[in-house]
Amino acid sequence: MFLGEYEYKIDDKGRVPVPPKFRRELREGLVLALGPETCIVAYGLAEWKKMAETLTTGSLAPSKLRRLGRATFATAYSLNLDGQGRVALPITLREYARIEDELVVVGANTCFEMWNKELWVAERAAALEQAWQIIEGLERR
Amino acid sequence: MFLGEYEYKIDDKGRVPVPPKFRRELREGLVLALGPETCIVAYGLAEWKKMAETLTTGSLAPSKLRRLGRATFATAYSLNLDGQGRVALPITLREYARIEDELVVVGANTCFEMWNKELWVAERAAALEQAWQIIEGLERR
DNA sequence: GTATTCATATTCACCGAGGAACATTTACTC
DNA sequence: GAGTAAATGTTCCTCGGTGAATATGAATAC
Repeated sequence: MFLGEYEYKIDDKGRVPVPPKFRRELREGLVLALGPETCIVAYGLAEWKKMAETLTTGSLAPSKLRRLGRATFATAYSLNLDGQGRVALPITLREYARIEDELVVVGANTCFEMWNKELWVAERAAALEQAWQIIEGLERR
Repeated sequence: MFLGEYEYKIDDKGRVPVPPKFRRELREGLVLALGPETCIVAYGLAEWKKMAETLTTGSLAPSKLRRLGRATFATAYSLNLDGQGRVALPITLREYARIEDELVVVGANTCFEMWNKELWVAERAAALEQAWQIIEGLERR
């Protein structure tokens, strides 16, 4: 269960600390993938395998399924934490998420995300805004 | 589990390095076959046997099955990694996939693919494009 | 039948990059 | 203020990619 926001710097070798509370769940390794927004998504190994399973057993046409698989698996990386609880971000993912030197690690329950700080601030505001609207909508019933 | 993209050169003997993280799963050997697109597909031996099993136990008419078998098995090659973790690409497969000197090795979860670099760049873009569309489709519900 | 050449396959050697460990400093807690 | 834990910085060394060299075998010529 990944919760909370954590701000970190990237060192010159491209390594990022993983929040200490997240580390236990990542003992077996983690998978970094392209996020649906401009961010990196990180899964614990077990969670990722579940994901992959559901994806490949979907009811898509084979050719579409192959392409979806390529988009998913070719852009993902299986990694491990180092002794200090850091993970090295592949350059391709960094560029995709526009992460330079500062980033925010964001819990998302079953996975967590890594954001460029400015982008995250905007996304966070938008997300909260939308959340309040949804709650209001529920209360109006 | 094969993930990620890796770029390599082919040496003058037609050998390609296999990504180190892939090698463990290929100890027993690997099978190279024609890809569904313009690429080479590589399976670990165990995975290939599973594939072949499902193919031959399908509910096709015997004559069609024979031809499918020919197409599949005649064009496939069972190979081993050399001491340095390289594999020698058969010329027929190289020509089929239009691989000259640069190529990209691409993880596809249960197997991996080898692409001509330019072709892969295009395919990658198309695959991502399609993936975003699928996700959008899901979100519109 | 022997020798030579070509082709293929296997092994060796170098250099650079990546990974793992070590070390330091900062922040927080008791 | 001391102790602990985490963030940050650095070094070292192994591993892997690339090019070259050596062996093995087949084919042809003499």
